[in-house]
Formats: sequence, structure tokens, C-alpha cells
Amino acid sequence: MYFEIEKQAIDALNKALDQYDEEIDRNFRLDFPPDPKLGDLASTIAFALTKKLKTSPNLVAEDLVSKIEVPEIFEKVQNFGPYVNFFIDYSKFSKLLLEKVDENYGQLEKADEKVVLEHTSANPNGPLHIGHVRNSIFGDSLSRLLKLAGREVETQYYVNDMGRQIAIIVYGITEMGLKIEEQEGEKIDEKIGKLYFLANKEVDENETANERVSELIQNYERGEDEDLNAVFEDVVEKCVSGIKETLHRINIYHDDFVWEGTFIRNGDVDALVKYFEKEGFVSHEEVDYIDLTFYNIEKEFVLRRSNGTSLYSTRDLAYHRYKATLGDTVLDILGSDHKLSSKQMKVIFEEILREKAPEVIFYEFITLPEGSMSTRKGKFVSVDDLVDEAISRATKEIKSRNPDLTDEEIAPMAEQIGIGAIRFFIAKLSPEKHLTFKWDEALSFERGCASIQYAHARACKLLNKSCKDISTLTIDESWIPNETEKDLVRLIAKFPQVVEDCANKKRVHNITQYCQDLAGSFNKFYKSEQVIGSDVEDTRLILVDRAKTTIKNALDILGVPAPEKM
RNA sequence: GGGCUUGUAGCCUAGUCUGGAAGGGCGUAAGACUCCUAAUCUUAAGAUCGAGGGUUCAAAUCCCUCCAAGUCCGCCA
Repeated sequence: MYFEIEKQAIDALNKALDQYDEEIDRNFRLDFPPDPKLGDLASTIAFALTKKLKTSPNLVAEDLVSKIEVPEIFEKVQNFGPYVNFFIDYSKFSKLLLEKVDENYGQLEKADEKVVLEHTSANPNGPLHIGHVRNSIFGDSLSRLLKLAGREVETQYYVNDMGRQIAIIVYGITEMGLKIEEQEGEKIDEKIGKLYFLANKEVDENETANERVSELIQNYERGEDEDLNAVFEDVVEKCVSGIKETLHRINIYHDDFVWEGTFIRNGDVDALVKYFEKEGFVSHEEVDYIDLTFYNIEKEFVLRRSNGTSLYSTRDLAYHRYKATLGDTVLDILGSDHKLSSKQMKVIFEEILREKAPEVIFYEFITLPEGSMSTRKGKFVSVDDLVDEAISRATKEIKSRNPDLTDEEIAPMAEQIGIGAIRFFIAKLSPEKHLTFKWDEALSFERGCASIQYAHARACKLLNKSCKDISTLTIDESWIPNETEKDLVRLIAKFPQVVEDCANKKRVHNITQYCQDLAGSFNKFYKSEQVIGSDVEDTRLILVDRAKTTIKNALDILGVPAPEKM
């Protein structure tokens, strides 16, 4: 709705500007004033005009206001010092808005763009931990956001089946006689993590074990030993299945899982290296590498180990070329430790292959108060533990608030609230901030996600209680919204704008702020206005229904469930 | 040593791209359920936007210098 309104305001401003004999840059947009008392849309155009007219900005703004023909949807235009502010006529605007909001509210027009979004892609050498989950939650939320903003999105998980880590696990199985099923842990990925930890210790301390791992890598890459292939594939398959289970618990589903081995087996990696060779980009010392110092990158890009096996980075190049064939934009979510290698990839794509480089969004790490996490050292908090703890805390919380509920009634609610708390907590921070994980901060139920879910549940309860079919109700013609109603209408109206803004910036944390503002506004309305039994009951029920829909759609971007009861 | 990121009330944080009226939340203090669920709401106090300089009518935002924290600089991924 704001799109149309803003356009009308800009048109009116432009018409007023036409009356001056000055050249002004007409490519401007409007802002939201800091306080609703100052209006709904604001322009700073008076500053630009002041420069030409050589008077004070306040006088220019005043003069400008007198020249503006106020469009019908606005009540008035007024200047506050140098700012020219538009006030929406809420008795007209609210009706238009509320009639427009349906279950697809926020869905923007189809954009002609397909995004291939890779996220999570954690090594299948153990369970997902809370360091990885920032990637997953950000990636999944972004994919939901982009879809809502009209893009087509395909999400991929890149499965590292050829890495040294997996070879170490295989060493543990084939040479140390360890069995996955006999390890500690409830889930298969947890057991594999334990096995990895044990095997890794052996490899660290024992030089021949280390050499044996290198041989395993060579043999698997050659791919001729079918028994060995089966062991590798079994480990990876099992670990990925455990990881998937965890992801599903927090509402994350990938469209595709692509194994990196694919690009060895289908010859893409070989072809790529041959191409670099043919074009004269490869230097030879003990290893084959590409010298990037010309592009201001000191670190060389190694193509193959001295024993001839490929490296992650080379296989990754092949993978990214494949992804480029699937869509218009290739987008990766990566930890900031990948910054240098991403820069290398960018240069190789743009300068050597002459192809469009993938777009990358980086995030900083989550560390524990006692230091950074490590699957290798077995030092981490797993996502499964996090989810379990969140659900258990939510259960306790629900019990204390609703002592009458049975365990069967509590369980689904606890899950929705626990998972919401986790996803919201991770999503609300901008990705470039470091985060030290603390249980109490991550799983707080007051003023966090739960209060937003609570607003949704309240709305549901209210609508149920009215026993009316909302779709048959109409807005009262004489209704003039009061301040709390206006505020709620304003926030509902902002939603599509928020979606567009966040999608363009590819940032999801502003959605959490919006959810909080919207829920806050609804709670305020709920507190101060009687709905059932008021003389504008039907109108208010419609408002409640639209607020409910908007909260639900906004939470859905974050993958946070919207409970009907809590 | 070099590169990148971060620094905004006691604490966490938005805003930095695109300069224009410092926004949330926690915590603190005071208050609100005989009335659709108090996981709520109201009010208050709390910020020389890391430091210094520059550009500008205007700087948290742009430029320069410095300080602090994190991170990368593997034939790991």
C-alpha cells in the first residue's frame, strides 16, 4: 500500500517543484518520520531547494507546503522545520488496506530471477552445531524472503564427501576397527562425530596413520575400489541423514543435496584443470597452482596436491560453474573464514574464466563463552541439544502459566515456542556481528519471539471467541480509526515495503524488528480497545484478522511457527 | 607483518551502502488484571554513536590517522 501512497506524494511534490524555476534532482524517495506525530511520510527535498534559492530551509519547506496540492488519500501536508511531511487520511486509507490484506499479503510480483542459494553445507563428519546453525537459519530465512519478494529460489546443500575429514572417519572404521553403531550418542551423526574425534586423535599422533589417510583419499578419488567407495558413501549418507533430521526440526528443507564427488566422477574437475593449463595460468612447483599475485592476492590457488589428488577449492570451482547453469544468481552463505578463498574464486571466475562470480554473504562466528567450537576437538553445543533444551524450557514455561493443560496439549506448543526462540534469536542479529552464545540470552521467552507468537495466538483466540465468519463481515462506513488503530494499520501497511527492502539488501534481521513492532502494536491495541462487544466489533474483528495474517506471514519469513494457542 | 570484520546508554542491538529529526530490546525505577489470556501494557531515568582530524548548510553514516577486539594468510574444508 505504501508503494502507491508514496508515489502519489512524490507526484504531488514534483508538481510543486515544477513551480520553481530551479533544476532539482527529482530522483528522490520519501522517509518515515521518527514519530507518527510528525506524519507518515517525510521529504528532505527542501534542503536541495534551499541551495538554489539561498534562503533558510524552514522557509523553503513552508513555501513548498503552500504549493502542494494534497492528494485525496492524505489528510494534510505540513512542514516541521525543514521537513515536508505527509499525513495519511486514515479513515480512507485503513479501509483500502484492510480490504487488500489476504493470506498472500506480502507476496510481491514475480521478478524474473532465479537464485541458486547454497547454505549450511557443513562437513558430514559430525552433528550440526550452533556455529553451523547461523548459516542454516540465515540461509533458510533468506530463501523464504527472496521467494516472497518474487524470486524463484533453489536451495542446495553441498556435501563434502571427498574431504580429508571423511577419509579420517573411514580410516577409523577400516584400520582402527571402530564401528559407527557402537559409538556414544543417540543419533547417527552424533555417533559419527565421536568416531571422527577418536580417529582424528590417532591420525594426529601417528605419522603412518596420517599417510594412510592420504592413501585413502587417493583411492576414493580414483574410485576403482568399490568396497572402499561403499564405506565412504555409507558414512556420508548416514551423517547427512542425521543432519537433515536436525534441520527438519527447525523447519529447514533443502531442494537438493549435491555431492562434491560428482564433479570428480563426471570429469568436470579434470576438464577445468586442463583448461587452466591450456590457457597458461598454471605454475608448477611441487604442486600445480595458479599464481594470483597479479590480482593482489598473495596466496596461490593450489589445484592439486603433490600426490595428484584434488582439493576442496578446485572441486568447489567446478561445483559453482554447475550452479551457474541452474539460475541467474548464484548465492552462497559462508563463514567469514572463507573470505580469502572466496576472493580467489571471484578473481578466477571474473579474470580467468570470464564468467559471473558467485555472490557471497558472510557471517561471523558464534563462539562459546569458553572459546571457539571444534568438531575435531569434540568441543561444541549441538543443534539437537539446543533444540531439546529450548523445548524443555518452553515446556516448563507453559506449565507454569497454564497448570491445567495436559502433556499432550503442551508438547506441540512447546515445540513451536522453543524453535521460534532459536530461529528468532539467531536471525535478529546482523550477520557480520560476532556472537557469544549464552543459553539464557538465546532462550528467553519474554519480549523475544514468544511475545510475537503470543500476539498471534491472542488474535486467533479473539476471532474464535467471536464465533463470526470473518469473510462475511464488512468494515463500518462510519469508522474513524483512533490512535492505536492507526498505529496498527500503519504497521500492517508497511509489510510489503519491509519485504522489498530486506530482499534487496539480502538481510533478514530487519524482519525480526518488524515482527516485534507489529506484535507490540497489536498488543497495545488489544490492551486498550475492547473488540468483542464494541460498537465497531465487526470492523475491529477484521483489523484483528488482518493483523493476525500479517504477523503469521512475517514470522513465516523467519521460519518461525505461529501458534494458534499458547 | 598484511588483508577483512566489528566498536552506538549498565548489557544486547537497528540505523552506515544511498549524509538530513539517534530507533528497539534486556536490565533498573514507578505503575496497571472484579473487564476479550499480565509470555501483556503505561511512564521514567539512561547515548560527548571507540578517539582525533577533514569534507559539508548538515556526519553514527563519506575521507584520513590512530586505538581496541575478532578473524584469515594450510598440499584443511
